[in-house]
Amino acid sequence: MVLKLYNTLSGEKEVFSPLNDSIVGIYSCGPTVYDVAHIGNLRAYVFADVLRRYLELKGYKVKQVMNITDLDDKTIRASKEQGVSLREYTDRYIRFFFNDIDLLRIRRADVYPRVTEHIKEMVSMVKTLLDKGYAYRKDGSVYYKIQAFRDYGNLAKIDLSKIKAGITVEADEYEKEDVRDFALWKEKKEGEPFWETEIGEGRPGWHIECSAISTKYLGPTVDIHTGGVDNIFPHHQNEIAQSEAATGKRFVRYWMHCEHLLVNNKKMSKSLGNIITLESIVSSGFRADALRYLFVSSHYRSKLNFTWESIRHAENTLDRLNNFIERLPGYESDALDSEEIARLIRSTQERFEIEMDNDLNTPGAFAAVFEMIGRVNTGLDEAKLSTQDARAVHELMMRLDKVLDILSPGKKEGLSEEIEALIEERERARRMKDFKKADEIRKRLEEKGIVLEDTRTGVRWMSKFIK
RNA sequence: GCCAAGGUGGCGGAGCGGCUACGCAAUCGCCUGCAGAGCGAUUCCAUUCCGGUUCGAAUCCGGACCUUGGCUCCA
Repeated sequence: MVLKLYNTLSGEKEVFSPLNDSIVGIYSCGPTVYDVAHIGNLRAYVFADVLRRYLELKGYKVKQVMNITDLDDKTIRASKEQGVSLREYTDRYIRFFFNDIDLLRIRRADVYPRVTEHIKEMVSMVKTLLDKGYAYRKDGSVYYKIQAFRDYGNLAKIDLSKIKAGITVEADEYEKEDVRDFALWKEKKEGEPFWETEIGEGRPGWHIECSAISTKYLGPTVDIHTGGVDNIFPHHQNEIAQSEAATGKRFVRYWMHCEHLLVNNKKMSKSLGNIITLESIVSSGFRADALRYLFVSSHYRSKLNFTWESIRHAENTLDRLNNFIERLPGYESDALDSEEIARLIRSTQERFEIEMDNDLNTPGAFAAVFEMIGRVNTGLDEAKLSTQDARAVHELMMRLDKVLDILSPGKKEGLSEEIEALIEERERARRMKDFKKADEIRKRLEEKGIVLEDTRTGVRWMSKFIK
């Protein structure tokens, strides 16, 4: 089966084949650590995570790099306002960032290079651009001359002649030859951090960081570059201009962009005051995995409208999924292995892959999973599955969850003897039809955080905190 | 204004020329000592509108209307 991915550059789904058979390079635009991430930022990271996990399921080895922007106007301004060093300030938000992605079960990238630790690489690229005539100096700053790069605008599909100076582009405090040119290097300013380098004293512009870091860790050509749609212009467009001018090679083979997350049908923005963070969701009593489920269950190229109702629904669905996998391991039956179940497992797995191969169509993949769940549940209710069938279904769910990572199977170990004894006692009481006593024990267990469920094949328990 | 994506049932959200997507919610029923979970049924022709192509269109073509976003160092 062939994986097809939508490439922003061509505007089409393309068959994915990596540059190098043994390893796929992914560069993901990471956070600017001037504030906590909002859930729109996080959506883009979950998307990159699912992409990476799916490539791994397909048997690829992946090397993923995510930059951390710890040097820009906003981090500088904010750290100054708080009277702490830039390092101290950004360290704090980097910790928040890792906390968020851990809660969302986003697997760690292989490296998280910080901008402040890669000034040398950026300077070297700026120098190359100067030498090759793609950049010019103006006072102490260096600008990229976009007229010199023939394909400028190809990614964003922007026609430069339509951008009029002074109307759509704000006049900058820096002097440029052409208002559309962008800064590669900014001259040292009073009170701002700066580096002494061979191209002068100052700090790098925003766009050069990704070009330089990507090249350093993944070489001149990377297979996949991910980010949010807002990065398309100008950021990614500028990256292409910088990298391709500097190396003379194609920079990115597949550009993948995650769509916006809307809140009540509006883009999140500080001015609208509708910023939602993971912290606010968790403190409202929702589980972080519900947000992951919400993201994963919608397609990354569709706008996703976040509402509090949608997160509640996501949590309900997640409960259903968890209930399903919970009932499988303890299931036992004398029934013979069913050929029908074996077929169902094969077709579900196949359909999952067909959907995912189609530009990561996660909603379609979920449909396949839910259809299987419905049928297996019926079989379990009627005890038509063999013990082995149930194990096999469980195995499949776990395998698919390596990509989705939304399930929370309850911990099977860790039941104290006291609790086991209580469960046992209640079972005895039930058999004796002493329901008053049984209910009493059930209530006591619930106070201890253990929820019981009586099923056809015996009692089942789960932790209240997981549920 | 220019560019891009999109308009599908109560809500979310697939489908890329023919077959009930799927999920959530609601109602009823089955099961159950109870609860929970699960199962089944139902929620009238769900596909923005108008033309066209076709034996057949949510799906292709043309047009209209609407939404969201980009064109400002926002994922």
